Amino acid sequence: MSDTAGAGAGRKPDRGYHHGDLRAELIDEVSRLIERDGVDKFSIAEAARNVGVSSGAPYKHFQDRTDLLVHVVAAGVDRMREAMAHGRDSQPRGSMEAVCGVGLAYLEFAVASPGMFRLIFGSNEKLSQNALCVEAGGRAFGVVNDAVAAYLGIPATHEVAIRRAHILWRFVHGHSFLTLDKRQPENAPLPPNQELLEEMGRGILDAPFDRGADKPD
Amino acid sequence: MSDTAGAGAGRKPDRGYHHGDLRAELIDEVSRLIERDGVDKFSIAEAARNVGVSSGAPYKHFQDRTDLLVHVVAAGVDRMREAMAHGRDSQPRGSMEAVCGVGLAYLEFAVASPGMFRLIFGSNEKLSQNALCVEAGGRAFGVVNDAVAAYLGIPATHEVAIRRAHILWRFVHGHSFLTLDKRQPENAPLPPNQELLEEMGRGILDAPFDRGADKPD
DNA sequence: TGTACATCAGTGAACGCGCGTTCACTGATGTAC
DNA sequence: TGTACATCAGTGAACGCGCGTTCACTGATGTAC
Repeated sequence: MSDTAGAGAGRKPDRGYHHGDLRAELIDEVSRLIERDGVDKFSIAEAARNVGVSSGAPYKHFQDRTDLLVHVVAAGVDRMREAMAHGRDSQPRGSMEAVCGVGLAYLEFAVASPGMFRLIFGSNEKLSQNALCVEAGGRAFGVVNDAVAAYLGIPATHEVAIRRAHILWRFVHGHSFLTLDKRQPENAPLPPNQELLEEMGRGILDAPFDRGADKPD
Repeated sequence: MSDTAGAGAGRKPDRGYHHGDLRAELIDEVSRLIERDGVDKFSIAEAARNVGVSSGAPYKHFQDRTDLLVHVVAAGVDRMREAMAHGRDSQPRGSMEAVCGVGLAYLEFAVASPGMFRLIFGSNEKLSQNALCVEAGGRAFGVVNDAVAAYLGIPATHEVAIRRAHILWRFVHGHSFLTLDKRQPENAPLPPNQELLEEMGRGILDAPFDRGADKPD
């Protein structure tokens, strides 16, 4: 949670009439409430209250509830992308470790911020079709795509890189979802995440393909 | 939607004072509304209205909203399990086709009933921890577990069968979710589902393991 | 340095809304005799 | 075959609730002169 509020020590007490950066603080606070209550339970009214502002104030910064949510989602996806990029960049470029680093960061984000994760992949079409959110999502996928392409030693635009990145994503996505739903096998624990990801990574990425043409897989 | 209403031709008009099977019809109607509106938007009041009954009537059959949802989810998971079992049983027992049949049925269920799918794997802990729902979920996983064990030629209780079934599930789950979110690679289409599932199925299930002991993977 | 003014972020009261749930009631049904 | 009665599914009016959103307003701030 970035603290963009003014110079004062506390939060509520001294603040004066103007807020400092109400817009950013609302986005942070709503993100927090979504973790606590879920997307469909949090209320703008409470977010405003918690930030020390009247219930009408948010409408000076956001058109309506959906508009607020759009910016919350975009910010969330951006945080996720940063985490993924960090997971990739803390390992040697082009290595399987870098690929797994992205996956692990994805999983960790889901587990640490299940409310946001569910919001991002939720059913609200007003959000998922919004240009801001679509672009943020594209940038996040770009990180997977890049790590996979580097591992395969081909350009990120190569069909095979895109396709295999998507397939890997599908596994990590399902694994993340079921992990945060606490659906684990009874009496037959899965291997540690690092190991599981690496195994699947090799399974999916190490198949031979035609490096020349942009065609087959 | 099962039609358990009485003998009459129409629905609303002739019905008299008693309903026939309000309980079952409410579960059906709520399932429908969840597809239309999502879990957090549908209202009991509207379900009652649509079924031609007063807003208080549902409380003669369900303690409260959560209790109603529990039964809706359990019914949904059971439908899903039936579809999966059908996908398995329409192929030779022990074949890879049978394993894929389960996965395809899972995917098709998700795409055909996204509202229910999201509800089942949603964040409501009152539901996901409810005994009725947990049991229904266990039975559904049993179908995957069984198909995998049959393919591997080992008992369903074998650690390896359980573990690999879970891993396969994770992929299919992620694939289902991203498919219904319409997240498909641009300009690099994935192979058809049947093919994709089979490829992943072989990748995950064909690795050698010690058939004797109940230990390694 | 001082003043007039435009700008606009935040106020706080008000609105209409539909919901979940309750409750005393009524009408239909089955059964015991 | 008829009657008395228990049961309980469904009624419909009412409740309190908190929400999203609007609106005329007020106070703080920056700037032009």
